[in-house]
Amino acid sequence: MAVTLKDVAERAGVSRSAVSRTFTAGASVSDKMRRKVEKAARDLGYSPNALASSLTTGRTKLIGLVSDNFHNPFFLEIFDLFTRALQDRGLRPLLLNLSGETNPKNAVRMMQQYSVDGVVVASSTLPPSFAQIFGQAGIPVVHAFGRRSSEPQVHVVDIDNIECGRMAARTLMARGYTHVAFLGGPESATSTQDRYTGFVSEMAKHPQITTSYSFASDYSFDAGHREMRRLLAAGPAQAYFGGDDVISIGALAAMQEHGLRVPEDIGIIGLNDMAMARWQNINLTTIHQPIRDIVSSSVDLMTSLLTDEDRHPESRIFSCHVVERGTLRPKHTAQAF
Amino acid sequence: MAVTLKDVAERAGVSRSAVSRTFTAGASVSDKMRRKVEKAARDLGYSPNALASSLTTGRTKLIGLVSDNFHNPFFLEIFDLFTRALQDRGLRPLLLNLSGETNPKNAVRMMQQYSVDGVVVASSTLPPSFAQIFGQAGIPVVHAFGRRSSEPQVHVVDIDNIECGRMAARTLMARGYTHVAFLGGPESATSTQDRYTGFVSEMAKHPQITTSYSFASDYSFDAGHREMRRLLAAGPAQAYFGGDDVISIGALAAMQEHGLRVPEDIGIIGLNDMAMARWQNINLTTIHQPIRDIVSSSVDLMTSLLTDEDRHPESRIFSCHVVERGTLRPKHTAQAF
DNA sequence: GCAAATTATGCAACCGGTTGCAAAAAAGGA
DNA sequence: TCCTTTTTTGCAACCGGTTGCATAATTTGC
Repeated sequence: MAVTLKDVAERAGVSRSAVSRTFTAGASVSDKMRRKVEKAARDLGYSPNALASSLTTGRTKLIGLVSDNFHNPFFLEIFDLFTRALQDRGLRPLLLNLSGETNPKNAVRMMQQYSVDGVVVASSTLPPSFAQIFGQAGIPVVHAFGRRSSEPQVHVVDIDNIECGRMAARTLMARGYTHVAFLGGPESATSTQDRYTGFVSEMAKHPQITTSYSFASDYSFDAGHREMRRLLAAGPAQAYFGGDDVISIGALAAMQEHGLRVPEDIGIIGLNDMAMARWQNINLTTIHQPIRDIVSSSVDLMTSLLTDEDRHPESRIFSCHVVERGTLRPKHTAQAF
Repeated sequence: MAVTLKDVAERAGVSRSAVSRTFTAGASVSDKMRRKVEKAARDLGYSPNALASSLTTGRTKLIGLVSDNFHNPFFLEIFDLFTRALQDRGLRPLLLNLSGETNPKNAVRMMQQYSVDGVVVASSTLPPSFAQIFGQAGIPVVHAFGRRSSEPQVHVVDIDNIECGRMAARTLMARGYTHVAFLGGPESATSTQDRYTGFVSEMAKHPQITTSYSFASDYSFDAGHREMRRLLAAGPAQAYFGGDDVISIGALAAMQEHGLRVPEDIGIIGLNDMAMARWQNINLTTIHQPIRDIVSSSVDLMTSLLTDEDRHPESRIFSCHVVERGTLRPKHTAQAF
């Protein structure tokens, strides 16, 4: 069925090594030889078996793409970018969906069995320890949307979540709100924790402003909706910092159902700036994450790791900015309250 | 670095074949031997190299998952289901994102280089010829969300798009609308064509009802929004059958911006029943696609193909049903018009 | 208890490539 | 032109497994 190197060698009347060499960049082959081999290969429709070659070269060009965020539309954008970035560099993404089980040992074994060259963990909810396990198993790993650390065990590419928390706090205050609140994602996620820390630290400077805190059970519409309903029943704040866009959209829906006008009666700012935030019927004011940069930087980092085995763990942190849309009242009306 | 079969063999003091055998199901090994080998393997942390074994067995357990729908949130649900279904059966999804280029030859070569056992094309927009090319290259292929054919070249799992078109038409008529319209997806997609065919065929039975047709440029919010704005300016119908949910949501946004109340002033029915259709601020009446069944059936079919090489091409068609939500006026108010 | 039948094990070849090494061919120098 | 240097080429071993076959060890039957 499949045509092999041997077939090409026979047809071209040369040795197998000669064929192998014409297909490996930088090998020593004369032009005459190369032409002969290429013709034979073309005639037979040969293309080298990447897996067989990996056996000797030790490189499969397979990259594990592992995530557990398969319910947040934001991550479709991320998967799109990752798969394309990897493909553009001649790497192939081997997808690992961790939604069901979360036994890291298992995940590592799967990746080992397929001798992936590296793993990119794309998740804001998997714990840092998860990425580390790959590293301990000797697999190069970069954790995109992971938490940076002063003692990094693993390469991390992320936004500055603490600064985002502060930025959200400052933004709400600049709008003149006097009772604001943090409506975070799951408390177990480092992204939630850091955004919380930043938000708290900024609000601490302004004791005259009432602040409250709560958390949605996960990064999803339903969790945001549910939590906001609870808050509305209990007596809501004037404006919220939502855990992420999808939580914020859930919260927004709850506000509207409750008969509140946004941004007149109540406001919210999200985080991510996913495509959907721009949709005219959502029009969410939010903090933009530069995912193109995060992804391309992650993949660049990964390619460096492939050549430069034990590089010192590095954190690449990108900054974010507020995107003004329609869910927070404008600055100049601040005095109206 | 990596511990190999040879290492285990040496530590256990047995031959390499013995080790190989204890790790291949159904091979002949005594209990004593198995225990000895398993201990050694455990001590060393050995796990067999799937790629090396594929060289002799001819099976990689790698399945190419190819799609070009990386901008429609509906497909995140599909990728989630596919990756899990494959994983559950011991298969690994090798993702191929065709959003950029669409050269089938290239796609085939990529899959061949990694000797995937099969390919599942998960796309409602790639042409049938695309899936066929894999088949011609000798790779088992199932096209999920592809078009069924009376002369199938390739295994297909899908819904009955023609019947869905009819169902939408019947649903709109049952609501008493007298001017209805089809707001399809991209005309080049077979899914659009079939839904159109069904819609037309049903409406043809009711010449007294005014019917019009148009198409969005792709399955996206923006395309739906843009097309609906155009229609609103030109004078809209009373109710629409949207190309899919995301197009419908775009159209819905345009309607609301135009100051129309849904479903009082204008109605729309989508297709897919993606998670978002249930969101309270969207609440889209739509036709439900049984994606869990489609996916698990696709994967089942694929696993059969792996053992039973040249099976006759088969089409598995699932039926859909209408999910009543808030974007179509209820049946009993039909007389009000 | 012994021969025959059955099951376990190891040897060696193979899967589809790559690569160090030595021999052959081509190029360069005088 | 002949010798030295450089480039090409093929041989053979190897990557990490699997598997047919022959032999060794067990089990079974009587």
